[in-house]
Amino acid sequence: MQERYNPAEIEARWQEKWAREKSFRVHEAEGKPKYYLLEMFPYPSGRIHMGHVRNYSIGDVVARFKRLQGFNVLHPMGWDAFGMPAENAAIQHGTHPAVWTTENIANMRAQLKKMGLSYDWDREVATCAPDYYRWEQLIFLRMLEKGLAYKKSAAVNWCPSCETVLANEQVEEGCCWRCDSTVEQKELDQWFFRITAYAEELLDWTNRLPGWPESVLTMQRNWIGRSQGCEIDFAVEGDSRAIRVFTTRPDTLYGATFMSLAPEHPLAEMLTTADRRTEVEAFVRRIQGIDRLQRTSDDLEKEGVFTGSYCLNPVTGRRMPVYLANFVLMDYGTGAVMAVPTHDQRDFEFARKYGLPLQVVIQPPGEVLDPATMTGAWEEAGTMVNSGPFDGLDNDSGKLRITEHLEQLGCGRRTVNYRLRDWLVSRQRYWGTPIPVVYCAECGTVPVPEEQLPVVLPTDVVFTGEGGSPLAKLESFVNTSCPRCGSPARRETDTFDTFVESSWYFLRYASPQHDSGPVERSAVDYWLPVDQYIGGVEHAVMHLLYARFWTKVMRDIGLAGVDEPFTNLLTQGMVCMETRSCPEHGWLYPEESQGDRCSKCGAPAVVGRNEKMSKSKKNVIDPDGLIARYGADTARLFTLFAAPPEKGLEWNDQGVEGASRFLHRVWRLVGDHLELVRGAGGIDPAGLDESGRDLRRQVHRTIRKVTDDIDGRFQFNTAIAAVMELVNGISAWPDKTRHPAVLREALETVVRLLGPFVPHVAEELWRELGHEQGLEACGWPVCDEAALAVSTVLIVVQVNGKVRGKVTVPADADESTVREAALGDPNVARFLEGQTVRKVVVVPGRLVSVVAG
RNA sequence: GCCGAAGUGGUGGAAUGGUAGACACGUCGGUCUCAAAAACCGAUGCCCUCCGGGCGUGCCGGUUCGAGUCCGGCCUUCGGUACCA
Repeated sequence: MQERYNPAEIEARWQEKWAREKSFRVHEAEGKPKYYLLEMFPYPSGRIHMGHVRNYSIGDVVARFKRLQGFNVLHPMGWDAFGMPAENAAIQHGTHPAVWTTENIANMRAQLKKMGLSYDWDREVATCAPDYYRWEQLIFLRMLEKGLAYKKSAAVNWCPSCETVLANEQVEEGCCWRCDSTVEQKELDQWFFRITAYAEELLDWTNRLPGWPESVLTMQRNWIGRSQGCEIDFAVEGDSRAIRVFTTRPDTLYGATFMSLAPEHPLAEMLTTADRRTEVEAFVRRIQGIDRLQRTSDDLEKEGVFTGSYCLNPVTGRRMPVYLANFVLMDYGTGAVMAVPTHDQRDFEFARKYGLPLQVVIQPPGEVLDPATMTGAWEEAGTMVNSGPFDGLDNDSGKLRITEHLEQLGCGRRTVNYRLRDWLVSRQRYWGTPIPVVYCAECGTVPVPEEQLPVVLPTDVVFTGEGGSPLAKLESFVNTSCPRCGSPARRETDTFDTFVESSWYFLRYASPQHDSGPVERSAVDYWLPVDQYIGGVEHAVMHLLYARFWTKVMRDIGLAGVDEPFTNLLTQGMVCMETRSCPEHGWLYPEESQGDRCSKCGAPAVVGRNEKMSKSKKNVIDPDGLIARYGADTARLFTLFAAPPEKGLEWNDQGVEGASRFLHRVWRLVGDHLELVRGAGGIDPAGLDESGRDLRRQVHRTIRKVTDDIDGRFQFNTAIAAVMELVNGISAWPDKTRHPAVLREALETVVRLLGPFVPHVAEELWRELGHEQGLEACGWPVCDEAALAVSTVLIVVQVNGKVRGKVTVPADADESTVREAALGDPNVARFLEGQTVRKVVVVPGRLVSVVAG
């Protein structure tokens, strides 16, 4: 055995062995329970970052642990390979996206292999490969048949920088999720997936995913935004048309005194009278000129314009002036709102501004609202007034009663409204899955027939960076013939949102080479659902909602038998580091600010707060450099030890040193005792003295602790801490030569418990300890309950809630013995002097609490 | 505003309602060395009259023999979301 721990040599050797022997390859196996462990696959940007290191280290611990526990573990890896950066690289550096992506994948695969992750590399998929996306095109055709995919013209989010449209989920605070440009609105003809058809089911299942973090479920529930209410039709005065509104407050109908429409509402123009036209048009133009971010900001003043028309309140007959209002959104509800200024704050402000009438219809308990003196709307519960036959009802029952009344009148009905919009999947980009349809002058929109799939993304395109998809300019791709009538036709040149590929890759992993369909049903039935999914919380709504939807679609077209894709979800925290900047040279990389000074000018570096590692702020650590310097095991150990997985991880160079030091210590501890331990026989528990039993007890306590911490709790930091304690305990144990068998068990346990965390060094030490077969052959260590037995226990004694003494008693001492021992402790007795003992609580094996006074 | 999570030493973080601060980092002291690094040993919440005692888990109350943990009310930070009718 080498005297010094040399990670580079050890790691290369084991990685080579794992690759050569395909150690982590799996098949559907009878007789062994399956476990599907998945980490979110990366975008092949070129290099892995610390977020990947953390994500995949966490996953690998679980994979290796479950394997040791006897599960048949599916642990795959692949590439989310379509996307914009590839296209940008082509524009900027002239490298073709396919070449760029392939090279990046090769680089990153090599990096991941250097981390010693236990993937079944035979299942690797890249979503840009035709034999992946062809099945996506097929599923799209099925969705088209079922009406789950459709094309419509709509106002959509347009990112001017990415030159493509975005789904609602992909707009964050009015900006593009990817590049942060301000998103504009454009009216375009686009493809959508009917995710709203699954809104109710997606929502319903959020209550049946106990293995998901509550925060993620809440975010999804809010995003779906179900709201129960009622649609009401308001007849337009002197017109056959009606304005339909959605409201959750039908109980306030008698108080509706005017109507507000979105400026984009289809009826807006028709309802504008000649004398109002100039003003209305100016208003609409002005509002549409404001970008979405400002328009939906809270402090935008409520503004509107009168159209000149009136509609009629169906229950009061009141003439309600129809306004256009800047705060009414066309894409929620029906784009029209019945305004009840007394019971809705926005309507209140609007009414005050334009001098519109107020009518109180809900009285709060013990108070009388007066429209003349109200300073705000009353939006809470109360008793109905001025509401004809409904007076005196509590407003909650009023909701139902008025809805029923409207249903009888034929001008209203119960409805459920969702905030969730259909998923806009068209992208005006090249590097994505071609949408397999053809436009024919005769036949209209024609799906590409199944047998003609895949529609292969052509490679001979020209990247100018000057707007528009390069695909649309490629005549050889665009010009085709209609599959139905044979006449000349044009291909769809939009490609899919790349979230489509990531919505089903976990299903493809079950049978990645299957070539007669998207998935092999028997393989999906065996492996799915994913038992544990691990990834960043930033995907809480987008990816995780799309993946749930797509899984249900695949179920409904017979490709999968599960309702939900992911049984358990772990969302890991971000990797953070403090930023450093120079007043002169801006953000500094860690190596540019050594000694707390800017390496360029020597000015003191300004230390900023801890933030998510990002290239733009240069607060990044390069995993390659870390691995080259310390080895993969140290990198893994530090990221697992520094914080529990779901919390943010604060980077700390000295912490890395500490992790490395620990591995060196373990190496030495084993190496120093190899001779002693190699000749050791089995343990005879009965023949051990107290010291031997003590170490064995610690060994088996550690087994129990580490097992509990990994299994389900994912408390890797405390699991590692427990092993560190054991290592400290072994180092300090004075009887190594007297009990070599106990020492052997202790050292072997350390190595076995470390296996999932630092697999290379663990396997190496295991071999040094004389084992021909790897760690997996003997499984996960089992806690020997008998070894945990203690003869005496330390009892804490409290007097009036404060610790006043500690006594040691036999483990099997009865309550009165413990009580007497506690009261007999000199220091305890001191505090009881002159006091009456009123109560004594004895917690067996733990403490005695004395109440005196 | 609403929803969610979290506030514990110099730092990262531990604690089924039962000795608060495990483990690690850092710092200080020591051993070894010509010296340094590495390694090892010891100390390390604050305070005092220091075999002992007082105070300490964001703030204020409560439940309990006993609260970092449970309950009520605040404050702060982070994340999500928002004219959603």
